[in-house]
Amino acid sequence: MTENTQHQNSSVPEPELPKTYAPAEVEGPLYERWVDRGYFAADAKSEKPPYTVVIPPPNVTGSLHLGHAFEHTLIDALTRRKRMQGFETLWQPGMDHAGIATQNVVERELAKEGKSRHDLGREAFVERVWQWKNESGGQISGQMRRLGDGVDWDRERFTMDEGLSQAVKTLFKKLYDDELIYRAERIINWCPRCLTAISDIEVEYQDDEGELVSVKYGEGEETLVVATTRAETMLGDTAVAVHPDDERYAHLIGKRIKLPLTDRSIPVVADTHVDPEFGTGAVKVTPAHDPNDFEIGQRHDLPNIAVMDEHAVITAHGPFQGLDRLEARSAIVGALRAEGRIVAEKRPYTHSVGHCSRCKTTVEPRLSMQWWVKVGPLAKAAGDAVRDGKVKVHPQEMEKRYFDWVDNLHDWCISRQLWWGHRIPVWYGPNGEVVCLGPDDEEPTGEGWTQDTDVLDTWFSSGLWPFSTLGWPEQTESLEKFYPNSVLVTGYDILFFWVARMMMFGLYAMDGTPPFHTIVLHGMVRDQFGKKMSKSFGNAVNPLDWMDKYGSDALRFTLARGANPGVDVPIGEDWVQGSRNFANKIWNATRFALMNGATVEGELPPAERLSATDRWILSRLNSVVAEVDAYYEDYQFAKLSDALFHFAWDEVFDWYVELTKTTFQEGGQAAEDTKRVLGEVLDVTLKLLHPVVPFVTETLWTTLTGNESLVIADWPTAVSVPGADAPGGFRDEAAEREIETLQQVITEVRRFRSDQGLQPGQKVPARLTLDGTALAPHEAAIRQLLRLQPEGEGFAATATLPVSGATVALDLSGTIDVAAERKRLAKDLAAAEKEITAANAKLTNEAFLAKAPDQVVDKIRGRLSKAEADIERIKGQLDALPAA
RNA sequence: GGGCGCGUAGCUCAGGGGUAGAGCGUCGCCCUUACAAGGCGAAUGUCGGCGGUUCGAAACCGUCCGCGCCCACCA
Repeated sequence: MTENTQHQNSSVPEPELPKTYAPAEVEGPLYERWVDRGYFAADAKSEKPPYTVVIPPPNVTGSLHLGHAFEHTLIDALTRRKRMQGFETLWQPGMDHAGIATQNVVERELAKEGKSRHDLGREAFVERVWQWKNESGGQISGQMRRLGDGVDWDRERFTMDEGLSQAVKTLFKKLYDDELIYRAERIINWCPRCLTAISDIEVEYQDDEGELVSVKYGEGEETLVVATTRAETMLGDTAVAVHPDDERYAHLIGKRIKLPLTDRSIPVVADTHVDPEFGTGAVKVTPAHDPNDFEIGQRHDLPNIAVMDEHAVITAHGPFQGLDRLEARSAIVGALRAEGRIVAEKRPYTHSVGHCSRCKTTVEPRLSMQWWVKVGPLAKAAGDAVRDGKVKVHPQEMEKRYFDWVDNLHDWCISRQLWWGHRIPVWYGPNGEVVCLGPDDEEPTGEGWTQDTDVLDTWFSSGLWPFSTLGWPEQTESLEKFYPNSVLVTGYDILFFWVARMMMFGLYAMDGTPPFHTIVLHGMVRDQFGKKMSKSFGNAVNPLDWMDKYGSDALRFTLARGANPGVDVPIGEDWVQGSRNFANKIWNATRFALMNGATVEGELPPAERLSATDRWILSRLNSVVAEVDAYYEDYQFAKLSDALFHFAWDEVFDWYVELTKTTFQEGGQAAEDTKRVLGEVLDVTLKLLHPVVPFVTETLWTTLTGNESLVIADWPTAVSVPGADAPGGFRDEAAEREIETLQQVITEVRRFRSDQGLQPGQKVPARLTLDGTALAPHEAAIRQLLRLQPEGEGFAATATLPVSGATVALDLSGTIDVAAERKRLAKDLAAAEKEITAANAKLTNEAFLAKAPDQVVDKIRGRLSKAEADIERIKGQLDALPAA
């Protein structure tokens, strides 16, 4: 039996809502209802303006983590609000086949069975990966449903499904025909574990401790010393390079010297790439195993001698054959030492070494034939679109990173020696023919024709995502209606991998129309101490765990509340619990309202009949509506969540609800009016909260209003009150000030009560002198909130608090701790006097008066008069205290 | 080597020329008929150091110290 049913069993008549909010029971069925009713389905034929967001497709490597939950919360909030605002909203779901990542995962699974992919063969292996994809994909969509993602499931796509594969072929062919795709032998980054080429950005550099050894090359008089950290590659050296102006070596340039451990001799070439200051000023050149050396080799027409195979094992003949690169390094240094060629001791040397971003293996530069995208024109357009303001980047600081990248881009190696992915649509014929096939072309069947065995970089298909998901290359209605995307929400970590590629492909394929208007880059989710979340560190959290425990709304609200633009988001379980408490607070406040007859029926009461309390809350409500809208337009999720949190909890659920209790007790027209106002305030507040916390608000709002669903309700605009029409909606600054004063009075007396050790519930006789003050109408509320009884026969004013012109006299029946109160009042008095001194110092400072803006001067004057009033009040309180 | 950013309450972070803020945590009192997943009250910071600009600096500038991230063909 749950806690809720226990509460329901109590004898007090309960409203239809249980006492405690139980998210787990509510959320699942609600979501399915939303989907069944088609709320999230986007209609390409709609007359409404479109609002489109594609999901950054999660990799089908496993399940979603908190980072996805974060991203989805932001996108869902944006799209839910736009849907409520009357846009034809498409949040397009889907997943990414994630070539190398997924292949690695499945290979690891196979390894557990003691098999490799080669045991299965290409076809069976790919079949196996599809199986994995189906399982993983199911998990992911289950998590998205649990989160409440308002996606159009009928449009779910996968980067390897039929349509998207056609899009990939189409784009490849177009690029090929435009000579923006070519095949070339170059030095690429090779992962000897994944056994594939990877692109530049798939290499992660980190500082590794290496050793710099100095080796004497040549014989007799014709020797020089080179410094290297990679002695094992010397077997493939085809030159030594020195700077052309380096006099030390001038006599050797053009000569050949003996390469140690081999029977080859190699030339000494002059190349400006060499830094004479570094090491000995002479560099060994291994064109087949180093990108710089390769370029030197090109300039000097040097041969390329590869000495390692795809596993980074030495293939050169001799004693080193079969050693891997590290074994070979020490073996070769040992051999060189034996020959007396190590002229300086090994010296520790920290240098930056590239690692495979997927498996962390040290990358081996390797000469090989690969497919490339010529990025020059594409990157130029991608940069210009942002420079011209056609695409906005949020936060704007990230633009610089974007420009730095697209402006300095090297050609993109797109071929991968993998099995899982889009196979390169190029066929080779028996007589050296090379044919690139378009999507509708027949595959050649003749003798000797074979398709390229490589697949495309997974980011190639991701780059098409904003339009391939809409049916491109077909000119579909959806493409017409929903391209370009309104906004792209994604992490700054894939700005280059994905965002820049979408920009390049989108502009290229869609005739210069960028794929989205705005790029919103969010941070990474971290743990509550700001540490990166990772499975190996043990601080990774499955979002489902917290959703089960606290509800999806709680998780979503916590994430949204942490979403400051572009910065990382720490999250801890305590914080989710806090958000759960907020959801429960919303629940109970609405429950209170329902028990007291709050309603949304009929017009709001006319302004002249409304109490100051009602006018205050409506005025505040309208400020918050405006504030939340402004924050949404600026993608300030943390700000809007915080504003809603404080408005809802502090102002509505706390002050306003407490104040309505007196009104409801008294009944009459005032109570009827307040029921309507309370209903209105809740109606709007629940709507404002809905995009971030959709479930609890849906449950409460449908109960409150009897309407079908918040998902399709209208987004609130400023509330108007009959008889007080104003352009920006109803505002009442006088009422706001009046209630502020009321709050100050109540807080002051509460503090006094607390200081005096009076228990919160203890009734105290009191005389209130409120005549002629703005607080006069609030006497009943003041008495109720402060537990003040009417004065009795023997009333003695033992403590008097003159606040804002009113007087509250409490009969503390001689129990007052006079010494403590004097002490506290003395402290307050000192503070007020200090304030007066400070303010006077300013107001007599001519430089200040001359230069400070009027607003500031007025503020200081206000502060001065408040301090003066405080002193009067405090003196009054001191005088009213009985003698010790 | 280049670029960007950050150091504010015990923790995580907002703020940003005019009296220091939030959430969580801490302390005290309370089951006050929506909510103890709650209410009320309280405490807590020379806003990293040092200079400068200014009537006024936590905020702007310089510099130093400490962190983080991104980029780069440092043999």
